[in-house]
Amino acid sequence: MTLQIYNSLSRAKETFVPLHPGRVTMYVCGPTVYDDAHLGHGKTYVNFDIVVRYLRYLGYDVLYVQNITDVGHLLDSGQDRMLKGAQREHVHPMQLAEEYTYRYFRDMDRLNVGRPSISPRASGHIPEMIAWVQQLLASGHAYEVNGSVYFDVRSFEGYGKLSGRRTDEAMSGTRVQVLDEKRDAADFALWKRADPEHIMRWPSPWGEGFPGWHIECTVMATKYLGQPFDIHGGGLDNKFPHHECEIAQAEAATGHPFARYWLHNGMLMISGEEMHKSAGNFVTLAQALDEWEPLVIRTFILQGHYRNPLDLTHEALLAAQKGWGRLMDVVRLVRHRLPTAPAGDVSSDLAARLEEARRAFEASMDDDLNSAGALAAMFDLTRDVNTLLNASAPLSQTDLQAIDALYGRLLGDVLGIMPATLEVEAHVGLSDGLIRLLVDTRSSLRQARQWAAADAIRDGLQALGVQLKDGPDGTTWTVQ
RNA sequence: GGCGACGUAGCCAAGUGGCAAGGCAGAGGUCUGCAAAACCUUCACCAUCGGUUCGAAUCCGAUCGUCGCCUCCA
Repeated sequence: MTLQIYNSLSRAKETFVPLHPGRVTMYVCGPTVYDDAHLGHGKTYVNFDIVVRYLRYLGYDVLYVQNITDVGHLLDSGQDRMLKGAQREHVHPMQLAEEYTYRYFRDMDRLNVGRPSISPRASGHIPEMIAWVQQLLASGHAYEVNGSVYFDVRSFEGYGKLSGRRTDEAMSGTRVQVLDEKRDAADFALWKRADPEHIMRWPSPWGEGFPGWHIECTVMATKYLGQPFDIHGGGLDNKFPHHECEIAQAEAATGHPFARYWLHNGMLMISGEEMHKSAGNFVTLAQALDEWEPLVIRTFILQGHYRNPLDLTHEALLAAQKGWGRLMDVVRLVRHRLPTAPAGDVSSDLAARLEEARRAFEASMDDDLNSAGALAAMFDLTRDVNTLLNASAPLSQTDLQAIDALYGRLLGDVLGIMPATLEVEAHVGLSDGLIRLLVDTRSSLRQARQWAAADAIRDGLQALGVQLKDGPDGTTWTVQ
C-alpha cells in the first residue's frame, strides 16, 4: 500500500515518491500577520498538519517550512496590509507582526496543529529576494521601471500550467487597474518602489522599496528546501495568481522545476458562503476556540476531505462534538478498566480486529489523505470495542493496552484529536477527590436504595458539568 | 464575459464503473432502581433529462441550481 496524493499540477492522483528516500521537503503558504486568524485558517492549517503527521507516521523525516508574511502583501488600494494594520492599532508594523504571529501560533497550538520546522519571515529575507530579482533581471525575465521591477510573464512559457489560465484571457471585467508602467497587464511586481510615506522600505539596486508578495515564497522555500522540493501546499484561493507566480519566478530564474507535488485545500464556508469580513460571517479562531472544544473543531474539519469545501454550521459542529465525545469515551472507559483488569495475553480475535481497523485507517489515508474515511474506520472499531467492554468476559490488561495504544497512535498522533491525557486523568487534585467522594457517597446511598438522595447527587453534579455513568464495574464520570 | 469546482438521507459528509462509509438527529428495542452511556434493528428513487456500458452516484452530453477564482484572500 502506498500513499497517493492529488497533484494540482497534473490534475491527477499520483503515487507519492519523495525526491530523497525517507525524507520529505514541504512548504505551505503561511498567514499574513496583520489581523487575527479566522476559522478558514484553521481548516487550512489543520488540513496540512494532517499531511505532515501522516507522512511522519509513514516513517518519513519531514522538513516542514511555513512562512510568515510580514511585508509586501498589498490590498486592492495598493496599501500594504501590514501598514494598514499598524495604522489601525497605532503600532510599528514589526510590532504588529510580532503580536499577530504570537496569536497565530497560540490559536494553532490550541487546535493541536504542529509547529512548522522553520517559520521564516519575509522581512528577514530581503537580501535573498533582491538577489533573486537580480538573477531574473540578468536572465531577461524581468525589467525595471521607475524603481520597480516586474516579472515579464510573456518570457516564461510555462505560465499558466498550474491554474490552467492563459495570460491573454480574462483581462476585461476584472478589478485590476492596469499600471501604465507594466509592459503587460499580467506582469507582476517583484520589487516595488516605496512612496515617501511607505515606512516599510529597504535599500536595493533600484532604490528604496519593498518586495512583491509572491517572491518571498519562492525565495524562502528554495532557501530551506532546495529546488526542486517535494510538496507545496496552500489554499485553493492562492492557486492563481500566487502559486502560478511562484512557479514562474522560480523556474525562470534557475531553469529547474520548483515544487514536485502541489496540494490545494478547499475553502471553509459558513452556512453556504465563503467567510469574509464584508459578508458579516467572519469568525476569528480565538472566538470559535472559546466557544467550542478545539479538538471538536478539528474533528469537524477532518470529517470532510481536505480538497473539498466544508460548510460550517452550528448543527454540524454539534454533530462533531457528539461523535468526538464517543471516541473519547471509549478510550476513557478502557483506561478506567486498565488498573483492575486481569492479566493475560491479547486475544487473537481482538488483535485481528485492531489490525483490521489499522488497515482500514491507512487505506483511507493512503487514498489522498481521506481523513473522513479514516475517522469512519475508528467509529466502526469503537462500536466493536464497546461491545467487548459490555461483554461478560472481561478484557485482559494486555487487551486494553493494545486498544489504548492503537487509539493513541491513530487518533492521537496521526489525526491529533485525542489529548495525551483525558479529563478524568487531568483533573487530579482537590476537585477530583471531591467528585470521587460524592460518587462513593452516592454508591452507598444506592446500595441502601436511597434513590432520591442518590439522584440528587447525580443531578447536582450534572448541573456542574460532571456527568456520571453507572456501569457494572462501578461509576465513571466525565467532566464537561 | 473567461476559467474551475460542486449538487449524495432532516443536517454534516466519504465514496469517481460492480448490491450507497461514517457522524448527528429521528423511530423501535436490549440493558438500567430511574437515567446516562453503550449495544441491536430501522431510516437514500445519489439535482433533472438523455447517452455509453452486461452493469453508472461514479464516464459523456444537455439543463437547472450553488459556490470559487479572474492579480486582496487560508
